[in-house]
Amino acid sequence: MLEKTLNPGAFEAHLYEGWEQRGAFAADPASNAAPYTIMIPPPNVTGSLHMGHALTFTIQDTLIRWRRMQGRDVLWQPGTDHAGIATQMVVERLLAGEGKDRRQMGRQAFLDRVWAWKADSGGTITKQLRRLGASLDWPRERFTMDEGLSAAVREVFVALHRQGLIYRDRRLVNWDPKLLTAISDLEVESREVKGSLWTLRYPIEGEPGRHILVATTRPETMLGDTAVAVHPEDPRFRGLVGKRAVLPLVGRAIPVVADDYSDPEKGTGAVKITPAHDFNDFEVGRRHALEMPSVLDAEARVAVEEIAGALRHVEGVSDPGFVRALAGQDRFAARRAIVARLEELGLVEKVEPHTHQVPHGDRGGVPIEPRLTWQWYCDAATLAKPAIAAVETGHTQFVPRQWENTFFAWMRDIQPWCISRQLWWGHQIPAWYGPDGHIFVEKTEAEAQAAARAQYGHDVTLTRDEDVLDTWFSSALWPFSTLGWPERTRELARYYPGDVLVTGFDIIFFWVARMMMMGLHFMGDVPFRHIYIHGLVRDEKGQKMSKSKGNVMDPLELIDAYGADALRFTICALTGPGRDVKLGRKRVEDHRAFVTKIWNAARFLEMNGIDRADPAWRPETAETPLARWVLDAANGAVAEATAALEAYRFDEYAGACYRFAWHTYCDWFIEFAKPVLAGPDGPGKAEVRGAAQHVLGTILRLLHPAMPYVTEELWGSFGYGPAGSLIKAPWPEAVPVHEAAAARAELDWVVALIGEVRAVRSEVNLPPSVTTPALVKDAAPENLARAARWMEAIRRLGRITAVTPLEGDPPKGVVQAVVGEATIMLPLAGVIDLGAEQARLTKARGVAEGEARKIAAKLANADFVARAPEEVVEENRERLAAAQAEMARLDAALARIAG
RNA sequence: GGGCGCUUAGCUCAGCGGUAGAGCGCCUGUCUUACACACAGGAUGUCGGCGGUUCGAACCCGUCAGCGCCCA
Repeated sequence: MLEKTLNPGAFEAHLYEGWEQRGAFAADPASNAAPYTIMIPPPNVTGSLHMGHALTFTIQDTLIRWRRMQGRDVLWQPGTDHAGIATQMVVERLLAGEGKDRRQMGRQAFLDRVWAWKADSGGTITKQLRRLGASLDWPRERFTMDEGLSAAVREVFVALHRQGLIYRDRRLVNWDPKLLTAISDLEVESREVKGSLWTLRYPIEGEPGRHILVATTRPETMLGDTAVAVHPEDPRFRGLVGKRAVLPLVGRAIPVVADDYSDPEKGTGAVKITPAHDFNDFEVGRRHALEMPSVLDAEARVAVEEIAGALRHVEGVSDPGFVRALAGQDRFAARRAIVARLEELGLVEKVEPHTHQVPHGDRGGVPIEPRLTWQWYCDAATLAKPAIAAVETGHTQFVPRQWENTFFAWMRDIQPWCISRQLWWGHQIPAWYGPDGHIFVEKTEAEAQAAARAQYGHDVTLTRDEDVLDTWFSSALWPFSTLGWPERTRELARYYPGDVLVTGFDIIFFWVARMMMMGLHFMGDVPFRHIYIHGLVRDEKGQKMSKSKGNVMDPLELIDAYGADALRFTICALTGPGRDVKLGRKRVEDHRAFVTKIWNAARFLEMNGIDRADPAWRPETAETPLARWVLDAANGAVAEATAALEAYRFDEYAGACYRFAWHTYCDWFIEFAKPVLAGPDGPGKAEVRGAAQHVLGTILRLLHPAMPYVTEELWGSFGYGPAGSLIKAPWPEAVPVHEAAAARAELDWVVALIGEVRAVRSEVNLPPSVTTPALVKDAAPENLARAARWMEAIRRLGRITAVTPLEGDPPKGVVQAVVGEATIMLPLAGVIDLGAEQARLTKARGVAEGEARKIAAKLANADFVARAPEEVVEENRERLAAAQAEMARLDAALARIAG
């Protein structure tokens, strides 16, 4: 017996373990079935499940379970990425707690410690995904630092280097002075900062008393200025171009150059140029062949080595001693000191409050510092071209389509990708340096040694590059490295390319772009056919969830409270195309009601002795209208649900299941079945029982992708198959239904009759305890026969004792309703308020009249009749006739009351 | 500043050329032999404003306004 109340906690864990132990999630490379592949975008190994994960993995699991039921050989590839910076930070924080430091430990000891941490705590999210019900092929779980995936990284690095697509270069990078590493553009986020705009006076060389005013938000960088730029067409500065200014404090003479970069509208129209500390200035510096001294070190402290030679004493302008004394000062302390000294020198024109965007490292949280360093770069622009083409030609399609614009915009303007990181945790770059600095890029040290021997003619000591690669470099290979590449495995041949990548739009640049580039370059084909982009999870007010706002919801807590099925179904129901998902506790609670409804429907069958599935029952043999009607409606639901999933319309999929299961199966089918089930045994009853269990089975199968647990639990307890077998049961398809249209006509009429009777009763405030006969006027013989056939249901659902044709004049005091051609009269003299009834009928007549008038006006328009398609005109004629007929019947009803 | 998206019932959102919809909420009634996480009924909309195209516009085009996101 099923429990009276649904308790998901009672079976979720047990069912999941059963599936996993029996290998229900496993791909089968030896199968003949068509493969269906989704590569999980590997979550960060330091991560724990949040609502964003719940969203993306619910969607993926829904697709995966659906396709698995369709008989596809499904591979859903699990794993995590090693998250270089994040993981290193986590472990360093642990070490700090123990009073240790990675530099004291040394690289190898530190790495051992990270691996130990990973073994201990790195599996958090994979355990949590099991609670969600995610049917990932766990034995195939991969980690980006696995030996196999690391081999793929080395292979790719060496190959791209040989092809000239990876190179070393000295350029400006986004440098994180807290984490002491380069980071990518994408790891930089702008934050609004309230600062100041200082206007400084730079004296013109040899022209005492003449100055050029430059505005800056970062006065500390002035130590590294090597020019002042003005717009070539700015008349204010025409005479100054070519002259030199004296750099305050330093004393260096710097040219005034003409460059479009300077915006005459902004600030003073003249801008100081610090090529080693600003991306725009760097470009200006390149155009004008300026020197590029760095004046800040790795930790963003003042460094004077590169300007020591330029320090010069200029009376009242420079102060070499002051500058030398700044060495080692933090950039913000230096800013204050420099401004103070410039003020003493009278070189500060003005200071204004100024709010501006300052780039911050998203991990370290401190302002990043553009810094001139040697790094490894990947020629992303070259790799991007085939990726752009693949989307242009539709080899890979974005769903919804609009996201391809975002992809194109970024890919067409892609910058060289800085792939080196000054970290220890990650794939160490396979590059070795000879004594003379010559670089040997090889997969192994032995090969590097061999190359060095060939180069020098004898063995030399090589030093390996200490840096590691950006985590996204290895993630980019995920769609094929997880399948064994560079080995030619049968998995690689079978599961690449994948069918769909499911991710959020914020990850288009990270995942999508990089996987596309690497997949096309090394596999010669796109890594996935579709890219399904979903929205972000927000709270019920539409706010982004964040710890600082305190509005985060824990999916595990929601699962504890409402069950995984309720959370998953909620997510599906709310996931419309290209929309963010606003999710609150209330939302999950509301959808839980549907899970409960399914449970209770099953209990109803069980309590009526329909407690075993009957797989031998054949829907095509159904003869009773009720069985045929519900089977036909189920066919409709199957078609809708399947089409919705094919179109990635999870909201429509959920809606189709919901409408059918609740409003058709529960509200009408079960209600109609009640009298039959309570009646004598016979073929009709047997057939209703057969249809009831058959369609419940269809509902369980339809809903399984969204709510795997309850459906599997019920599937097992009714014995539709062996315990835990729903996951692999075939996806439902339309069944043949004998004379479906006739069954629809029959039941639809009865539903309409009951609906009208209920509405009328309710509007005259007739309590359910009062039952009444119904007199029918002008009904077609066919419909009178229907009423007779369904009398028992009409009695129960409409509180009607008998339906009889009206003979002669209607009795006094009837309540009337119009159903099609017929008028239904409930004789209730003395029970109801005639005035209220008259008002009700008058209102109904008004509605019909308004409708008729609207349609008549349309048909009176000659242009409409002449130009609209014939079927539209015809439809309107029919509607007009129907509305007019209804008016006539309501007029008659009103006349009867008045008379 | 550039780009994208959004604006439909109190709320959350479907619909995207031919009868304005759903869920929740609200109001009324009901312990009707699965379910009060329920059942039955009901009310509620100048489909952001203005112009245009069309026989016909929530839907297409233009424009304005408000909101959100991304990039500079």
